[in-house]
Amino acid sequence: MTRHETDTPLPEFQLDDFLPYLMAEIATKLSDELAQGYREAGLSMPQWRVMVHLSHAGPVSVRDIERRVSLERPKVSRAAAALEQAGLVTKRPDPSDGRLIALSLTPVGRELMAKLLPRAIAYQSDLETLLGRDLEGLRRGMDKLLTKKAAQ
Amino acid sequence: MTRHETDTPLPEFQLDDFLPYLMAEIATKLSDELAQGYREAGLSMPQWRVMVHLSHAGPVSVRDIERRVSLERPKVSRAAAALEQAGLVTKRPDPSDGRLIALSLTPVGRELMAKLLPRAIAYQSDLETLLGRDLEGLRRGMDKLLTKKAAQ
DNA sequence: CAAAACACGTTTCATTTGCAACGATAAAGC
DNA sequence: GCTTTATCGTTGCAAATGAAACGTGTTTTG
Repeated sequence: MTRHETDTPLPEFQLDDFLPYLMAEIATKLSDELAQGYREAGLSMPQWRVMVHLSHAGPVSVRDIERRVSLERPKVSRAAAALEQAGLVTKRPDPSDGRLIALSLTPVGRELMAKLLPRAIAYQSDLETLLGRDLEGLRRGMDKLLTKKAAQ
Repeated sequence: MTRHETDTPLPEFQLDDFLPYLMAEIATKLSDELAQGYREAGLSMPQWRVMVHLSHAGPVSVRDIERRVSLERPKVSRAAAALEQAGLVTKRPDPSDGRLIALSLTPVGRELMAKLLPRAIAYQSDLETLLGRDLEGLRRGMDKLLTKKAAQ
């Protein structure tokens, strides 16, 4: 097979060494594995995150959750609606600001999270054990990537 | 505020220390930054990955791409159709196996990748510079996470 | 105090997704 | 050799996603 003049030379590039790609792969894998824990409780990932945030915070607004668990407002809103429907969360208007809605776990919701959170914690432990002494470097690297300001 | 008997105690759990969550955050961030490079060329992420794979491989089938860049078959199929439409890729039936389709870059496609790939490589370099001596640990950790067999 | 600007949560709508069929070809089993 | 089974690529369809618009309430400004 001869080389035509129109064949533009391309630089070497291995996708499986490429950090954005690898990160996406790992994120998907870990997320899927973790989801085994809460999926059987009927929770979607956005719903799971909302529940997690409500687990260690008092009554919170949709906007709060949006900021702290990085879900877009519509996702939080829909997740909250579904969770209320399922009896896991209550939505009340905030007395001091009519625009805000105060989300809280119901007792049933708390019970569910009391079951699910330990699994998540155990999963994290397993990961940390696996990582061993590389955990520290991984965390430092992840920190740098997370906090760096956007490229160019 | 008094504690009711129905208040189930919940374990401490910080989402922003949680590896699956952090990984998802970083993956999204890096992916978005990278996408600035190819988005303006009209490529979606699946299309970008298909183009990358075609850049350093000969004529390849959809199934091949599916396996090597971890995109589900329908995504590859649709991406390939759009890329053919855009004149960046050609689709021919494989002569030796009638089920397979051979995808290749057109000269225009090669030219485009000759422009885009260096940007991606530069982006990777920037990341590695930022990571400094943590790069090694990060890569080792990522390797472990990627290759570990699924949990329980 | 009225009017403009802003913030919150929801909803709408077009697009993207993921799963499951489907038609077509090839390989395996009998 | 013929039927069954498996593989490939595409397509349909229901659900999820993301951006913008909307209604409501609050703050700011003049």
